[in-house]
Parts: sequence; structure tokens; C-alpha cells
Amino acid sequence: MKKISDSTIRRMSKYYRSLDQLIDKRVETVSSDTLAEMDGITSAQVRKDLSFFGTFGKRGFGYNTKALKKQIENILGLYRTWNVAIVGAGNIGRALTDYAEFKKQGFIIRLIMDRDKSKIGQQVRGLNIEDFNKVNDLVKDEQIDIAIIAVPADAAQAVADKLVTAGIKAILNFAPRSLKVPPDVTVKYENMAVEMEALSYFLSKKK
Amino acid sequence: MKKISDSTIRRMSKYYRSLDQLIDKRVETVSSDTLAEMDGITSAQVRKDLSFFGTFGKRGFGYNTKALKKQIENILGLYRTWNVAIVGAGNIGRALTDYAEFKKQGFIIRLIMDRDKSKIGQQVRGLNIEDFNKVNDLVKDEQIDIAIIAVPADAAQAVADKLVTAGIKAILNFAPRSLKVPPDVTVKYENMAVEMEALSYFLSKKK
DNA sequence: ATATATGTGTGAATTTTTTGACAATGACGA
DNA sequence: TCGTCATTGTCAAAAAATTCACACATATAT
Ligand SMILES: NC(=O)c1ccc[n+]([C@@H]2O[C@H](COP(=O)([O-])OP(=O)(O)OC[C@H]3O[C@@H](n4cnc5c(N)ncnc54)[C@H](O)[C@@H]3O)[C@@H](O)[C@H]2O)c1
Ligand SMILES: NC(=O)c1ccc[n+]([C@@H]2O[C@H](COP(=O)([O-])OP(=O)(O)OC[C@H]3O[C@@H](n4cnc5c(N)ncnc54)[C@H](O)[C@@H]3O)[C@@H](O)[C@H]2O)c1
Repeated sequence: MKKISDSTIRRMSKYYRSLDQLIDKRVETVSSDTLAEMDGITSAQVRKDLSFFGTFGKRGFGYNTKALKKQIENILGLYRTWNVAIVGAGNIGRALTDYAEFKKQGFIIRLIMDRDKSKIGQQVRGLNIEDFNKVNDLVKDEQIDIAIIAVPADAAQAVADKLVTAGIKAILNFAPRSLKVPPDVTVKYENMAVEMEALSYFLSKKK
Repeated sequence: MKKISDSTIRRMSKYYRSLDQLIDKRVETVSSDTLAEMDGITSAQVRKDLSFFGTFGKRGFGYNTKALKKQIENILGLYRTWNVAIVGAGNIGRALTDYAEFKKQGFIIRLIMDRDKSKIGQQVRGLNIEDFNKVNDLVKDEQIDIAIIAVPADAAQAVADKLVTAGIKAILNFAPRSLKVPPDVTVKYENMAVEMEALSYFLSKKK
């Protein structure tokens, strides 16, 4: 299969959510134009993105919302559930554990770990905070697919290394630090500081 | 000034954080190679990015870490503080209010608003939760520069509209929904679902 | 002083991404 | 059944982003 760009995947994920919205409103058919409108891009982009994976529309008609949603579900692997572990039971770690939407999307938080003795054993939304030292066993027992790093930046690389050793292949990192991982492991970033600073740039520029 | 791409700005923000790390370790000089290494990109990219804004290095020598940090500070507008308002005193809104790092970076949370009567008046880290209906006055009184949207997706566009009316020009949106705003307003997104689904795609592809 | 080594700054080349344009197709009404 | 209309799928063009590659500036050693 040809390599699909990251931007295309991101947009697929957005189409998926837009389709959900439409289906909620009982809309049965949608054009690339409408989909583009909803996501603030061009219709050519929508059609191009979809064309990497197949032909899902009918000419002169558009796309069936439910059918297209199902297709994207297959493409993105959302037809199944994924087991998620959170490392770091601080502010962000707890907020995420509490995030119900998450489960609805098929990402099930099975495990939350910390290294702080005073936190281990406490409950967060029915989950026991576990000892991160036992990460190898825990990841295996709970069959974790995806790990979320929510520890301070200084600890992030060390945590990532241990997750990789434990066999994790997919990481979402909330700490504002680039991680080095082997090529068969993917890391995505959620870096708020970057977005805030982009806003700062924008605001100072216009003066 | 020539239009600078968003990706360049994002990377500038990363260089800024990497420089911080180096300065912490008492490193006085850094090459584009090292900086690139730290952020997982190429050295040509680093030099190219910086070249959009000026010439900050010495040939054969590299960049002075402190001087370059200061330069980026000026470029991104981080030499000053920005007043931030949060809309939505739920899980994410509260976690953000509690996020100390934020203030250290010059983003000062002055205001947290909600529309839920039972929440208005409660305290979050010394801040009163205010009535979002009073957004116009509040934004003016507190001289808010940046608003963070942390309400359910369905409410996000309506909230954005009101923020725009109140004079806000920069928004960070945590709700998984594209926002329509006038051209003089910037919106950045923090969309976790997109990142998680990209990981899902990656995991299902390799099987 | 001079030579040498290092690493920047930058046009040019390359690659990637986005946009444009339109022939082809299917729905639908007469 | 045929004609009209809407909208896809895709090839080609344009634009944007990244990488290459090297002349040149500067630090340092001798
Ligand atoms: N709180 C926010 O709103 C927010 C927003 C954006 C980014 N972040 C980032 O997310 C990360 C976590 O932020 P937070 O506010 O939740 O921090 P926090 O201090 O509240 O929590 C961090 C947790 O990680 C644990 N920890 C530290 N080192 C560890 C290790 N080596 N192994 C296992 N656990 C360890 C700590 O015991 C603590 O419970 C930080 O990198 C922060 O920059 C936070
Ligand atoms: N919690 C998370 O970890 C998380 C992660 C990623 C994204 N998000 C997104 O962030 C947003 C907020 O999530 P949350 O978990 O904090 O939700 P939440 O339900 O805990 O909080 C939402 C808050 O917004 C308020 N609100 C609703 N409509 C409003 C309106 N029109 N005006 C003003 N206030 C209004 C509610 O009263 C509530 O206090 C959602 O869009 C969610 O998808 C949350």
C-alpha cells in the first residue's frame, strides 16, 4: 500500500466526526463540498483524500453518510476497541481517565500508573492507580495497545523507554518534549504550549 | 513581512523549549545539528526556519543558546504576558486552570466562565467561576487576549461566536469541532481524538 | 600570521501537498 | 427512454515545504 500522509489521516479523522454529526441529524447523503465546508477545506481535498483508499461516492449524487462512516471506520481501525494505559496520575492523567467520550470512541482506559507511592492504590473513576515499576506485567496482563504519557517533561523520555521495553507500539505524549523511540513505534503529540505560542505569535504580529 | 508558514512557527516553539533545556544544563552554544537532533528533524530545516527571521548564528560556531532563546521570545511574542480566559469549567477547564506551567510561560488565566448556574460562584484555584452570559463585560474588564474553549462540541460554535462578539481574536479550541470565525480571528485546535485515531490507523495498518 | 576545521546561510533542486479542471457517471424527471 | 443536472474520480498544474550542497565566515591551533 502506498504511504498515506499524516495530514490525510488527520483529515480522515475529521471527516469521520463530521459524518457522525450529519448522521445524528438524519442526513443520508453528503457531497464533498458540504464535507469540505464543515471542516474548512476544499472539496478537491476531500475527494483526493478519500481516493487514496477507494471510491466511495456516486457521481452526481455524493456519499451515503452511513456507508462512508463505516468505510472510514475500517480505514482508521475504529471498528474495534483499543486498550489504553495512562502514565502519570496528575491533573491531566485524571482528567483523561474521567473523559467519557473516550470510551465511546473505542479507546478504553484499562490502566493508570504512577511512581508516586502516596498515589499508588488510590482510585480514579474506579481504576486503581498502579505502580509504574510493574509496567511490564501490567501492560501484558491488560493487553495494552496505546499508552498516554502524562508525566512532567523531564520524566517523559525515561517513561517512553520503559513503555517501549514493555512492548508498547503507540504513544500519545502530553509532555512538551520530543521523544526518541525505535522506528516501529509511533508517537503522536498533544502539545498545548505549541498552540498557545502560535496564538501569541499571531497576536503580536498584527500590532 | 513574508508570510511564515504554520509549521515553521510550530517548530520555532519547539526550538524555544529545546533551548530552555540546554540553558538549564548550562550549555552556551548549540549547532543546528544538535537542535535538529533534539526535535527529530534535519539541520537544514532548523537553519531555514531561523533564516526567515534573521541571522542569529556564527559560521563555524553555532548559536548562543541564551541569545537565540531571546530572539525566539521576541519573534513569538513571549517577552510579555497574555491574559487568558477559559470557557467551560468541566474536567479540562479545571485541569488547565490548575496547570502551573502555563503561568510560567506567560499565559495568565484571569477568568473561567461557565453557563451552569450550579457551577457559577464556585472557586477553582482561587478563581471564581463566572457567568458566561456576562462574557462581553468580563473580557473587557480582564483585558483578555486569548480564550480557551472547553465546552462540549455541540456548544463550541455558539461559544466561539460570543467570544468573537466580545472582541476575542485568538482561540484555542479543545472541542472536537471545526469553528467558523471571521478572518481576523485565529483558531488553533487541540484535538485529541485526531491523534488517537491516527494511532489507531497506525496500529491496524501494521497487522 | 596562516592554516584548518567547523558549521552557518542560502539559492537551487527535489519532494510533497494542494488545487484546478473536466470527462465520466449516475440520479431523476419528463 | 432520453435529456438534464449534479457531483465524483483523477490527471495535470501549481504551490508549498523540505532537503541538498556549497561558498563563505569565524574560531582556534600552530
Ligand atoms: N495539566 C495540564 O493542563 C497540562 C496541559 C498540557 C500539558 N500538560 C503536560 O502534561 C504532563 C503532566 O501534567 P500534569 O499537570 O498532569 O502534572 P502533575 O504534576 O499533576 O502530574 C504528573 C504525575 O506524573 C507522576 N510522575 C512523575 N514522574 C514519573 C515517572 N517517572 N513515572 C511515573 N509517573 C511519574 C507524578 O507522580 C504525578 O502524579 C506535563 O508534562 C505537562 O507539561 C499538562
Ligand atoms: N476531559 C478530557 O480529558 C477531554 C479531552 C479532550 C477533549 N475534551 C473536550 O473538551 C471539551 C470539554 O470536555 P470536559 O470533559 O471538560 O467536559 P465537561 O462536561 O466536564 O465540561 C463542560 C463544561 O462546559 C459547560 N458548558 C456547556 N455548554 C456551555 C455553554 N454554552 N457556555 C458555557 N459553558 C458551557 C458545562 O456546564 C460544563 O461545565 C469537550 O468538547 C471535550 O470533547 C475533553
